[in-house]
Amino acid sequence: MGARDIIPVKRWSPELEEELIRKWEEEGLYKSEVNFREDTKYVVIDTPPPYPSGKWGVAQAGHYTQIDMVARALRLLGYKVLVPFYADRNGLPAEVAVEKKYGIAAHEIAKTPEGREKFLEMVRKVLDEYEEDLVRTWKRLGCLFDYWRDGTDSPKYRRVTQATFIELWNHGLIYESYKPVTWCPRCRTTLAEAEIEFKKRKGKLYYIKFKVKETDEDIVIATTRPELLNACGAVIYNPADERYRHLKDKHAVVPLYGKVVPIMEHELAKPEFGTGLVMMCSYGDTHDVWFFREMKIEPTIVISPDGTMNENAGFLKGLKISEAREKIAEKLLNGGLITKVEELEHEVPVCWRCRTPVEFIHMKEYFMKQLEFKDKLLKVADRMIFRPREHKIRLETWINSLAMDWPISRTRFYGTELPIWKCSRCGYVILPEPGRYVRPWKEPSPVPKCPKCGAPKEEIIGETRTFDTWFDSSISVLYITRWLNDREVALKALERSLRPQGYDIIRTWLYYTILRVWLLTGKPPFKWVRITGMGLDEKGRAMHKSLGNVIYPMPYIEKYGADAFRYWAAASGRLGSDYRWSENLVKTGQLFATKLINMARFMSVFRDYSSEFRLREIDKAMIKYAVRVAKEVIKSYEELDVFEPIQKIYDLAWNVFASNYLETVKPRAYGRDSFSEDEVRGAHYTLHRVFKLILKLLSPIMPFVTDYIWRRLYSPDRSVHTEVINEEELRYEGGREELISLLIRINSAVWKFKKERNMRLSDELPAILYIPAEGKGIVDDIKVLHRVREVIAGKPEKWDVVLDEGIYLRLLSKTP
RNA sequence: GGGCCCGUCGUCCAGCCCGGUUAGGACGCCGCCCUCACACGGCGGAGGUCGGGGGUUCAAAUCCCCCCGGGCCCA
Repeated sequence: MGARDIIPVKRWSPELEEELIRKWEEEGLYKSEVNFREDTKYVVIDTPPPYPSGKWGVAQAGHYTQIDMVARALRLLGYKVLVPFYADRNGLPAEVAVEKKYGIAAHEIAKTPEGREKFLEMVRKVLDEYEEDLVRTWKRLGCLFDYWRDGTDSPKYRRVTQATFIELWNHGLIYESYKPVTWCPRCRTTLAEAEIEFKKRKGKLYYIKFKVKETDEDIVIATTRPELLNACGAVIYNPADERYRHLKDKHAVVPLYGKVVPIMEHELAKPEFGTGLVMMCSYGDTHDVWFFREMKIEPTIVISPDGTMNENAGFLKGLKISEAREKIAEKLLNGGLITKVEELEHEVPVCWRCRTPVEFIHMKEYFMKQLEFKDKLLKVADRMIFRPREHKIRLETWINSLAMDWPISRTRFYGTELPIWKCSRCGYVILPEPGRYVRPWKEPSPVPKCPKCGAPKEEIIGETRTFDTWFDSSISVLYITRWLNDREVALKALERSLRPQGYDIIRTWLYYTILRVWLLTGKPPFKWVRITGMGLDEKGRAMHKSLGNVIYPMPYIEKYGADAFRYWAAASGRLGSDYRWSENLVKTGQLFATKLINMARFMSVFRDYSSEFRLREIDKAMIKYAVRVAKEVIKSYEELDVFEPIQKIYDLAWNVFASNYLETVKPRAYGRDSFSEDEVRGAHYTLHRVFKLILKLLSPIMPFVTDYIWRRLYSPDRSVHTEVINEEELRYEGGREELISLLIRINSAVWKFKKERNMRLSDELPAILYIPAEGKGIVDDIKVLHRVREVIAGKPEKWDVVLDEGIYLRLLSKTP
């Protein structure tokens, strides 16, 4: 049988992949094979539930592909692996998308339960469409994920969120409190610290004249927020600032409003900013919040939750914040109360979803305790293995910087509801039994009357708010380990769990998971945390829809194939660093696949390789070399890396095996020259043994081309993806792998010599080739390959040309 | 204001943690070769004072300090 029959193509093309996807589906490769109770060698991958808010760009596609590579690599090493795929369907983005698409406002339409139901249905539909597209993409990329229909918005998931809430509540770890929170006026919801970003914004710094009550002297205070004038609770200056010492214990009169506030010393005031005098308002920023609390000053709230000024702002009432700022500035200016206006650029805290500047207002929210656990959490982090190690510092920095407890309730709709009813008469909080998904906004109270004051059922009101989405996501690992069903088994599964994620959500997903799971179980949530960098465009910029530089994978998959795309995903950068999009690398991936196909075509000529054979030195060296590389690749795989492996496999397969070993043994494999029959078969054996090893090692990264070849060359009905690397193929006694490096050096030297003489590589070279003494075992192989008259191991007494260190040529004719 | 990361052939990416042979690879470029696995290939070549300066050392891309440039995070 000829090569043409077994491998009928000369190039790797994307169409060949589609058929394999169908095969894998038929053969059940997508089904998870892990049995938590019985299995002992398995890994649970806590895949990031993606938020279906549009198509995946190459960044996300690359990340999920890497997760698939890690999963496949672990399977190759003999682990059973659970890699669920389900979507994160809670939270704002889908709501915002629906609001925009239909021109509606959620908080209007959801005023009634019917309206809320209708709104939820619209959100669900949008999410379904997006999700379908994501599934199509990862399937086409060759990911073997176990697709779960029940996303984070399913009763199945939400009941876990609620049950864990109830448990934490019962342990006293959650409390309700009326206090200043960071608030997004656009989304009308409280935000946690993790949901705030800082963005540079241009603003104006107004220098405003105040009067000192006691002395009637004018003082000037610089502020970017004149609209908060009447919320001013104190004026401060730095204790070291001598300019203002005489003001100590006096009072300032707020212009326009006439309010009298104390003047104090405080190091929050920086002498170099503005005039060195600062007005503290409720609330301009976190410092203000902290200041009012510490100094026990009664705050004056001037901004309402909808982002307009309230009655405390006097004549500004009803205006939006920006309008109010302009209006009051104008009024101050007209009254001669502004001495100077400066332009400045400053960092403004904004909502991470919609980029609206956040405000600090008082809200009654549920909070989860976290500040008191900071030290403990740092220790929990130490019990997990970070890949790469450096990124752990981001988590530590974040934990150390936390300044407030976690507000977990949100005034939104598409999310898991807080499982709470409250007695409207006495305020007693009633929680249901855990285990069932409840919706208090439409369900009657779970108890017939208030256990505290006896108020009837009708007066027990269901909570309407939902959780912060991170409250849902942070128990994903408990969802996939089925913690609610069997705690004992789930606890064991946590010891075998892997979290793959980007460094951008360390402060959210990873941090909150550690907090929640540790509080619930007393254990770290993961054995390994695998942190990836960000996918960037070819210029090195992050890809954003708003920037218009998002690159979508499908056109490239159709052009070069999924294996080529996966090659890029593995080879584009070290684990943990940012990875750039590069069509070139994708192209290289396809070339590599094509190379493998052609190696397979060559190999397919020698199909009988298992019978009686004898290995020559060069064969043994090749096997030894390949086994060493294989061990290194396996070590990297065990460390959850795919970058090192792809580099090493590529080099082994192409530069060493194909370009040098294969070329060297080609004459022998074809049975030419004076090699014995069993030595011919020895070449066949070695070719296949090494090639099989290469295919297996590469199968996690390039699953299509490797399986295609595997089936055609070795086993038509059994995928390479059911194979495990076994001990025997990694064991090899004897064989000196240095011979391979020597061979490469000799080949290169002779080829170069022939090239310089304008000879064909296949031309006879009438000369004696001297090679270093350690190359004794490969003289015959080299003689046949380069068609020299003779090869001698050892330094000659006379020579004509030095080709390289220890490599000499004695020419036997003058011709060339 | 504090912290972290990065700056290496034209381009992109390794090497740096654990100093030591002519600093690797991919893409691109140049030259030769359609040799019976592969021209989406083979072989060869050009191309780098490793951002700049200083220090440690027998020896630094690699360790230390400063500066410049780019990015990220936190106040």
